Amino acid sequence: MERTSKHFRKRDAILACLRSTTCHPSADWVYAQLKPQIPDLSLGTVYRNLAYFKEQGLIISVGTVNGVERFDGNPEPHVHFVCTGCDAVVDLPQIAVPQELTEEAAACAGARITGCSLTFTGQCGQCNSLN
Amino acid sequence: MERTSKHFRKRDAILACLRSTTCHPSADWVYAQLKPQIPDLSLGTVYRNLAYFKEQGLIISVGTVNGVERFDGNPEPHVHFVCTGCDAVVDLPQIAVPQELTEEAAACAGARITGCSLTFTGQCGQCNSLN
DNA sequence: GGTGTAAACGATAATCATTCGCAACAAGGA
DNA sequence: TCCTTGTTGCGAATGATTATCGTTTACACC
Repeated sequence: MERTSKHFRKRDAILACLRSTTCHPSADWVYAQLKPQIPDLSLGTVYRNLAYFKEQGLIISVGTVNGVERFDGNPEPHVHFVCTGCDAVVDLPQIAVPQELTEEAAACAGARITGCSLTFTGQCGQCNSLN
Repeated sequence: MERTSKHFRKRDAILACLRSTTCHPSADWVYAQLKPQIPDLSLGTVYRNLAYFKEQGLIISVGTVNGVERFDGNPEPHVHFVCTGCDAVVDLPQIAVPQELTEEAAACAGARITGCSLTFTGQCGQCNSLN
């Protein structure tokens, strides 16, 4: 089946939405974002497709912030900062987990390591100046 | 007030339970663990006290694994490994996040960084040999 | 001892993110 | 046309977590 067919429009829109933002959205955010353009979109479809994409390795989960799961359209492992004030999640592309740390971890845990997530938490500049 | 009083026995038991295990338990696990010794313990009390300890900085959250939050009685930031097969969470005390990475992150994010969590995921030795 | 206050608790109801069940529908092939 | 397969909307169900409320406890003061 062709990917541009009407049949896949919603699935494609959800992935495109994730890829076109840097805000590491929740399912609800994606739904709210797309609903105006796709009025008959259902929240269940968003959840369904996010789970599908995650399983396919097309997106990753950044973990849950305040009880809601946040996603990232960039499946490459990279470093995040989470603000405890405004729940913003931002990439820190300049920083990487050293390869030797991962190898050391695999050795210590006696495990096959397939993923790694480094997340810093704190107050972003804006929240920090508000308090 | 004395900490050994009957009034605080449950709160103390919950903290002691967290500190005496290396399994990074969920609220439910703590409840199931203590219930036989403290038959009139309520799950709400476990949740309440875990939130209280977290707020006090006595424990930390390791994040949610399969939809349930996992806790760690050791509040010092350290590295974890999470098995995607059996949901086990183990410490990797031999590994640490380099201090300069944290400083770099603070500079990149323009934020005040108060916490940091490095988590490796994969298959533990046991799950790996089973598949 | 009696009393007031504040904190902790048990039980249960409520909340809320997420998942499930099912019928409807589109697309492609026989 | 009929059949199969995959996607979807809707709404109900699930399950972890939180809030509520009445009760109990400890402690301080009288």
